[in-house]
Amino acid sequence: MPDPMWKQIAEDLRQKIESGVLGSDGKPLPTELELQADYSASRNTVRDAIKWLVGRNLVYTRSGQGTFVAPKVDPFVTKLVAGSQSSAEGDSQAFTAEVLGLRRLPTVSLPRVEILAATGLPARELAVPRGTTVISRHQQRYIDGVPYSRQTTFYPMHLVERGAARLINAEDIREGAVHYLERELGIREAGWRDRFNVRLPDQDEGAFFSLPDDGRIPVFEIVRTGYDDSGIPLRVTVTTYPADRNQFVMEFGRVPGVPASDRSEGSHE
Amino acid sequence: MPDPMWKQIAEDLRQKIESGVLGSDGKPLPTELELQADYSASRNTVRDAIKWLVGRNLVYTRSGQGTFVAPKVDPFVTKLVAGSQSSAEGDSQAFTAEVLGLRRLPTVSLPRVEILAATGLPARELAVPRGTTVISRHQQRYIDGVPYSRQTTFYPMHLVERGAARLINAEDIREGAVHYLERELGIREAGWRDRFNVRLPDQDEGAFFSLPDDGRIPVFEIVRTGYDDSGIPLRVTVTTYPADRNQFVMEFGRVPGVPASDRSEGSHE
DNA sequence: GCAAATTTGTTCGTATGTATT
DNA sequence: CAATACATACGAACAAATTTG
Repeated sequence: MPDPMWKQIAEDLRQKIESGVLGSDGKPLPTELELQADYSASRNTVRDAIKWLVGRNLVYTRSGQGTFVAPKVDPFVTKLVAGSQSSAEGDSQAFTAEVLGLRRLPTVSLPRVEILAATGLPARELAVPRGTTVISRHQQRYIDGVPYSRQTTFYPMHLVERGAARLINAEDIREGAVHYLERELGIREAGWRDRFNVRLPDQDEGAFFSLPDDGRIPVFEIVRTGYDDSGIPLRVTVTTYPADRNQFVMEFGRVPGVPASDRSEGSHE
Repeated sequence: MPDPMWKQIAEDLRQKIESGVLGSDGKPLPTELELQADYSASRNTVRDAIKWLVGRNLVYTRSGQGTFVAPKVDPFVTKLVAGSQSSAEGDSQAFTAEVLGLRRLPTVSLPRVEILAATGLPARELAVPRGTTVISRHQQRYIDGVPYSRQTTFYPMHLVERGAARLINAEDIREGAVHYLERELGIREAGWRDRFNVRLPDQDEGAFFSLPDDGRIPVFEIVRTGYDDSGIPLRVTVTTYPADRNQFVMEFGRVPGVPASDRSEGSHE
C-alpha cells in the first residue's frame, strides 16, 4: 500500500528542504496554491503535508506571508556539575549548572517568593503532608535575551522559623541559598537526587518560552531534591527548559578539554 | 478573539477526559458522528479537535474502531550511576544504568557487531578522521518485553589490534567491555562525558520502539564518551530511549532511600 | 468464510475569515 | 484600500480497517 498523497508530498518536500534545493533558513516555500499545482493535489492535501513538516520543525508558517524553511538552532549546552562545587552556588544557580559557549550572556529575573500550601510534587519530594506551608522561590533565566529556563525551589517553612529569614525575601541570595542555609543554620546539603523527565509544556511554560500550542516541542523537567545529613529533604528545585534548544552535559572522573557544542545528527550505525 | 471552534471542542473534551467524565484508560469516546451532533460542527472540525488531543497523547484512534482515552503510562526509571561502580559493568550495561522498580524484567539482545568507517558523531567523539575504521557494537534492550532502549558503542580499531579481540565477537562481554579493556590491555577508563539530548526518532528508532510517525514522541539520546588516563577517547556509546515512557535519576552525595517512581505532573507554582 | 454495518482515514471542492504587505 | 497567503469551517464522497451477524 503506498503512502497517502499528503505523506508523499511531505516526504518530497522534506528531501528538497534537507538537500537545500528550497534554500535554507527563512527562505519561503512555494505558496500553497503553487504547491497545489505542482503536485496536482487539492489545497487541503498540500496543507496536510505542510502540517507534517511543521510538526517536525522543518518549516514554519506565518499568516499572510507564507511558509518558510526553519533555521537550524544552535542549542544551549548546560553543564550539570557533578562535583561538590556547590559552595559557589548562587540563588540564580540554585540549580547548579553552567552554560557553555562564548558570546552568551545569561541574565536572571528577580525571584518571586510565595508562601503556599504544598501540593503534589513539592509535598511528595519534601516528604510533608499536603497542605503544609512551604516557601516557593521562582526565577526565570534568559540567555542573550532568549527565555532559557524557569525554576521554582520549594523550602520547608521550618527553615525560616529556625532563622533563615532571607528565604522569604524577594531578593537574590548571592552566596546561594544552599550555602546560606549552611552558614545560618549549620544545615548542610549532604546529597541530592536529580530526576530527568520530558513532558509537554503547561500553559505558563508555553507562554514564557513562546512555544507553539500544538504540543510539538516538549520541555525538559529536572527535579532536584536536596537532603541534609539525616536524609531529611531540604529543598526541591524544579527547572524546565524547552527541549528544542537545550542540551545537557555531565562529566565524571577525568575528562579532557571543553566539549564541542555539537548537535548530534540522526542515526549512527 | 475567541479560540477557533476546533480548539474549543478540543479543550472541552480535554477537560472531560481529565476529570474522568469520559472514563479512563481505553474507554471509547463518542464517535465522530456523535461529536459532530453534540457540538453542531462539521465532521472535519471535530476531527481537527481530535487531532489536537492525539498530539497531546490524551487519546488514540484506531481505524474502524473509534477514539479511546489513552492510558497513563507507568514510566521506566533509569538510574544513571555517577560513582565508579563501572567494575560491575557488563556489555549489557555498557551504558551504566539500572532500571528501578519491582516486577520488571530486563532482557537484552545479542550484540550486532560491525566494522565500519567512522562518520559524523563517532568520528568526532573518538577524535579520529572520517573514514577511520571503527568497531560498532549494537544492542537492543527490553523491559517486560517492551522495547526500552537501543544502544550502539563505537571503539577505535586499534584496541583490537592491540589485543582486545573479543570486541569483534558477536557475544556479550559479561564482565563488561570497559572492564575487559582494563584487564586485557591495562587501559583504564579514567572518566566520561554524558550528553543529554532530545530529538525526534529516525526511521529505525521509530520502527523499533513502535513510535507514531507524526513526530509526537521524541527520544532521549545520551552520548557517553569514555576517556583513558591520557585523555584519549576509548569509546563512545549512543543510547536512545523513547521519551514517553522513560525517566532518569541521578544521585550525588548522600541520598536516602529509594525514590518513589512518581511521574511529575504539570506545573507546581 | 462472507457480507453488512460501523468507524476512522483520505481527498476533493468551496466559502469565508484574518493577517500582512 | 487592494492583493496575497495562510487559517478555519463546511459538505461530500470514497477508501480502509474492524467488528458483528
